[in-house]
Amino acid sequence: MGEGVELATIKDVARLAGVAISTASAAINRSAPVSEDVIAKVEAAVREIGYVPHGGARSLRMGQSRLIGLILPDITNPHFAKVAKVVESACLEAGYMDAVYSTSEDYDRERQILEMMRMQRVAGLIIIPTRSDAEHGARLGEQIHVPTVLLDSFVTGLPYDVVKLDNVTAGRLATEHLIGLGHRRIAVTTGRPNIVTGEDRMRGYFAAHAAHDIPVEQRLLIEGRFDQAIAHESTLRLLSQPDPPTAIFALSNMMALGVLNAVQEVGLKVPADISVVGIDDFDFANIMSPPPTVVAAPVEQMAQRAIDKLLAEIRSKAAPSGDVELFEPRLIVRASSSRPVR
Amino acid sequence: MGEGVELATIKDVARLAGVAISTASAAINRSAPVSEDVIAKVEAAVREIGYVPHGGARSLRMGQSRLIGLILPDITNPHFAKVAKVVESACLEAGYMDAVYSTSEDYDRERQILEMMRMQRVAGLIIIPTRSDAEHGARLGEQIHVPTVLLDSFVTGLPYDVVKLDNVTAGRLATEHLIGLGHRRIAVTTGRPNIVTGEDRMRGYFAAHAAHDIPVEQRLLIEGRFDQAIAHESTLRLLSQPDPPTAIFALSNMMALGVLNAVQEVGLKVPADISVVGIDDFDFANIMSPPPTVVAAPVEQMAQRAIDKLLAEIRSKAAPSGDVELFEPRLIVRASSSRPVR
DNA sequence: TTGCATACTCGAAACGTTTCGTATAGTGCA
DNA sequence: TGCACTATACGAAACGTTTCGAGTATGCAA
Repeated sequence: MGEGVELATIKDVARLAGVAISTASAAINRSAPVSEDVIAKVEAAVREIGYVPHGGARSLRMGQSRLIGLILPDITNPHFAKVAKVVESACLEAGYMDAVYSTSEDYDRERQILEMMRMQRVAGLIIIPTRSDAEHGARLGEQIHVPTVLLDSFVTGLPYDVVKLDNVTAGRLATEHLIGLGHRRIAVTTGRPNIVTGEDRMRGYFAAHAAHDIPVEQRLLIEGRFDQAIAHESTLRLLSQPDPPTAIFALSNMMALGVLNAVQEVGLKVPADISVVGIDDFDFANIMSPPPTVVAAPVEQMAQRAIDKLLAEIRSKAAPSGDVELFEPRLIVRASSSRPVR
Repeated sequence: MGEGVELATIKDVARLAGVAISTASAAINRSAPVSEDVIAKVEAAVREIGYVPHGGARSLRMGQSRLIGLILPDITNPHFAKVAKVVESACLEAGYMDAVYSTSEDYDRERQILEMMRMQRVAGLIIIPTRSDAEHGARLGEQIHVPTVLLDSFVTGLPYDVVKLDNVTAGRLATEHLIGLGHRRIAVTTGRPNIVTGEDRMRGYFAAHAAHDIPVEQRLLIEGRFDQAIAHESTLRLLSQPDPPTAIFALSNMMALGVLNAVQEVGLKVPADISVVGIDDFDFANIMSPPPTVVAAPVEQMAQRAIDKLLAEIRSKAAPSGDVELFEPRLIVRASSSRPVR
């Protein structure tokens, strides 16, 4: 319980068990043939003195640590928190630890995080990128020297495996649902430039319009940046102008919250006055007012797939295949969308 | 960008700068007097080959790593996600990394996490405990050998500093608010046994009743365990019985969600039919139906205080003072509470 | 009895740092 | 000029592992 107590080393284990250090190591790791009774003695010694291997020494000798880095935009976004939880469980199960970091879309911070990951000699990385362009990819690639999987988005020029939602379909599903209800003026809160997740969802939005011969009005494409506050603000601005939309499609969960807030603030009723559809479900959807119609993504499954791929790549020491694995979104119709009044 | 590329070592830096390894180390860490031009040469070399120190080697030599462990019940609970974010920022600023782990109240898992923390020779620990009793404290204490701060709760028999909410006051505030509105039959979703956070909030609940000479009915103390699903279920059960309460006090944010769900499921209107008050605010409170009355805790400030204390303790190498620092809760009245109809 | 494979076990080196005692060059003073 | 001192640079040891070549019994076949 005291501070700074020196922990037992494998040397202590070896001495207590009456064997050589190398034998103790072999017994503990089952990395070489060791007789049954030596194993027993070593294990007894380990328990008796509470030996825990020194991760640093191990990583020094072996060239990599049993640490996996998870870099995401913001841990307080429930979507990413779920990812963190899944990754953590999988890591623990596989005998790894994970270090989770939020970039907050700050590139300096991202650099700093990557540097610490390198300092810890992490065995692998899962990255949910905040930009998809080649320039950023090049910067990223320079700093990464370990197996990596990209989650939720991809980055041009990076050879890593990708696990993500079929975002075009997600955008199309949401938009077609609204069109199907009779909406013709559908606003959308856009993502951030240079991030393909938003661009793909927009592609779906455009495709749905095209398929139904509905022209897209430029003024209805409002700024969102995947940010609740920004979506909130641009929604307010949009609604204060003449000829407002009959529906708003929020490209992400946080933006949906911003939109719903704004709509309610100006006194409009959802869905009576205006319909709202988001991407990504909420755990607390049924106590929202109103429960929102969303296009849901199988977050946990995607995260599980990402960590599985990463662990496999680490273990096989194989080069990444560069595969892009797409997961299918699913439309969940609730009370925030209905036929337009006008 | 390739896999398994050998990273540059301080030896490479030294060679390139034309100095001894020890000099390079001193220059990089400013740990001994080094002439200006040597520093310049070393720094140039560091940049040129992109040298990043080997954390493992460092921790081996120095006896501890620049890693801080954060152990909490569940990262997908927004309350804890906020803690994680604050701790992460503070760590990064101080040149540390942090490793976040969710115990899910699983003691085996907790043990496993603690063991990994030990393996990594973390410099310090912030723990949000899932039990407060002495037995658990003893188990915990045995496994902890580094500076530690307890957040949100405390554990009997552990000498560490504690940062937490004034939970008795929180419980009292919520209850008195309801009593002040005229409620006399106030149900409460209890916490878990052996966890003092819940017990303290209950103490506040009892104190408020006593202060107003209102008897507490045993049947209104329903099981909650800080769990959304359990609170949901016991609320359903409670509401199916005769003479239901006119208000429900949920001892935590997750339980409030469970209660609200249940109440809505049986077709009751909040607050017309029944009032609901929770502890801990929601970011999306104003799009909930109805916006809930809550007793809010200054989560971020508390987390900041905890990590500040921990870093100070690590740096000073002082023994923990064992101080308990209390933060004051604040009642936020919204639409989920009103005068009772009966 | 000898030789040889088998099954373990051992000792030493190496991983990349930091630290500490020692060496060297430069400086001021007598 | 010589001496003591300061400022800086160096070399080697140590931290706790894993790995690998070498060593030692044991059992079995010849």
